[in-house]
Amino acid sequence: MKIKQVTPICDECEKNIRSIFKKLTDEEVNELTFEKGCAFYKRGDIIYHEGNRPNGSYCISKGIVKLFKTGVEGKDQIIKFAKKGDIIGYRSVLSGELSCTTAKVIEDATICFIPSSTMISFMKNNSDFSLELMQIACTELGVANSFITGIAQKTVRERLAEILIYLKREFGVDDDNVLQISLTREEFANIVGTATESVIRLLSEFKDDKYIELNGRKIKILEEAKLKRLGNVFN
Amino acid sequence: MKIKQVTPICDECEKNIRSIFKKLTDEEVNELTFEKGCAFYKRGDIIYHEGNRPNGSYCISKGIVKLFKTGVEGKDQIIKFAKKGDIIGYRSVLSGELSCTTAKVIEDATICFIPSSTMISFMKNNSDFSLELMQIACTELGVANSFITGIAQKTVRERLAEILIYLKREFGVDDDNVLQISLTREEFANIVGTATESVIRLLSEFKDDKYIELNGRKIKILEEAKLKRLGNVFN
DNA sequence: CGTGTGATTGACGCCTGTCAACGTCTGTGG
DNA sequence: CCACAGACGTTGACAGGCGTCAATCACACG
Repeated sequence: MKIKQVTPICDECEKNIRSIFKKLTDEEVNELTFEKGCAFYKRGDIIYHEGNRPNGSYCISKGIVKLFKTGVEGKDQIIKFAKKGDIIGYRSVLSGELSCTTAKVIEDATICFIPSSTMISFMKNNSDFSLELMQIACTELGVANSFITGIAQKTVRERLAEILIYLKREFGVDDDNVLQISLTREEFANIVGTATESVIRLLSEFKDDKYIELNGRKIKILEEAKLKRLGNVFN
Repeated sequence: MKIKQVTPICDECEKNIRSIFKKLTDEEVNELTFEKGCAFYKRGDIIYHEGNRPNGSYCISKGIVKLFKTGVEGKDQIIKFAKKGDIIGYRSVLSGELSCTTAKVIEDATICFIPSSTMISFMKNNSDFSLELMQIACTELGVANSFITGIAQKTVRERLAEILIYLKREFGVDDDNVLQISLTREEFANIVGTATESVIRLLSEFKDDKYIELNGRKIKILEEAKLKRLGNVFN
């Protein structure tokens, strides 16, 4: 599963504006470089599994990962996507609980592993880092709250439109306005919380309405403004 | 709205096992006592409002508060309840964002106000406090993730059963097995994400099935085990 | 006693989940 | 090179859960 390739240097990651490690001292970065592990994952690989006790967090250097919970009927609910610069798995490390989600690669990834002890040591000794991580957690909490409200109040159609906008914003589009991220219909269903068939039908409707163009998993955004209105997205 | 009564002493609050301030030094507790404000609120009072910039957090000494977001149609979605020992409003203070929820009193409350600067100062200077708050945020994040999954996958009936179990666990029942917390039908609807009428009908069904007894807002739990099974609650 | 808020009930219909059948594509093994 | 399995996508039929609208009742409060 894991393939050996070039290990990224924390120093370089540090330059990445989105990385949380920008608050570490040089000495701490060295410590991190020494302590961390690094691995290469392919689509479908699992980084950690819901219900297991974590022994560290992961920092994504490249690729895309989905975090999901498995419900009672075995149906997955995607909670969030993580990409370059994001850190995942810190929640259970810091709350002292079991992992509440499974992390699965959906686009080949390079991911560094940071042991819990290192993470906690940084938090204890570097208040800037601590505040930074706190900010990340709190922002994530705000996103989760919006997610709850949306899923509770909007129709499936509205949520699907919203997700298309979200994916464009988060992962971008190519020259031809096609979403960069490629998801199966089932994955779409697992984000908006509906059945695969409903996603297929609604995407078809969006296509008929000329909001999007479909070509397999490639989705081209034609009418972003109309999708925003439909999904009640205001910015 | 705010009524003067006896101001609680932080020293005493500190003894409360659930308070996050247990990690503060004596000196810091004194500082907190000096810096904090305290006020008494009645049912319906608003502590802070969604979309405003917060200038501090609140620690609940007594009473119950609901945190909710207002959706596009003006429909509220209750995100969580806070009670004695809980701290609210820290999210936006630490993420540097606007408040993402409104906090409204549903049971007369005594609440202390902690300025942002005090909060952040504690976080910078006391890593135990910092870790403690981090843990709270991370636990809350886990709860939010479960909430998302439940609301996305379970039926309204299942969610309503689940909420009854949750309310019993969180706020307890009196000698007669009646839920201590008293909510309107609309508030129930705003938790499970449905229409008020649906809540009324389903509660009636639960009553017909002898799972509960209804007497206005008093809800008596008769068959906790069956409600758990119905709501897919496993512990 | 009028007013307002909350609770209840009924009618109605659409959105959406489920089931089933079928098409498409890819990779694998013979 | 072909057959086959398996994953994914698509479409149709169908029912029922649940939202919406409207009317009525119960109760508290000024």
